[in-house]
Amino acid sequence: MAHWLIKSEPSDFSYDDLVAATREGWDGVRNYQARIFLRRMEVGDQAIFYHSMAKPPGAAGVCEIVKGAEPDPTQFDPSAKYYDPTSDPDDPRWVWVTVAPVRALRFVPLAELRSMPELAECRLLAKGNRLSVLPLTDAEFDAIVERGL
DNA sequence: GCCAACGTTGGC
DNA sequence: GCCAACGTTGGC
Repeated sequence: MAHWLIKSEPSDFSYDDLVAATREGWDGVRNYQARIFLRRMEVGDQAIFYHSMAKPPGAAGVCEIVKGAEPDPTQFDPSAKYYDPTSDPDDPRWVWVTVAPVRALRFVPLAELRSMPELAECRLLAKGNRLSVLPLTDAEFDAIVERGL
């Protein structure tokens, strides 16, 4: 089972919103590197739900992939924020996965994540990192979850 | 609001 | 294919 970290702006969609929704399509990813990771996700994989652009940013919960990659319908919706008129319906460019909540964490702020030696190599903390979907090693994932118990 | 870093676009 | 310009991300 692989592990991941996915970012969301809580003002747009928070971990609590996911709990309320029960499950949700992870829409709006419009980055080729992130797309690679979405396609690799398998049912049963777990991910840290990270709040970006928040005060403070940090890890909010654990979620699980309950459905693998399939075309993200919002790319074809002109009223959607992430509408992509250049995506061909016969060959959709962007995918989403469906996630469900597993458990909330005691919120682990970014400053605390930075202090954890287990995360020294984590891409999340690399300078200039902007990826909204990224893989975690099992050790990195476990360390974040333990921090938030 | 600012700025650094990165990705994308488009002229050549 | 190069690279400058521009847009976006995301922390502070």
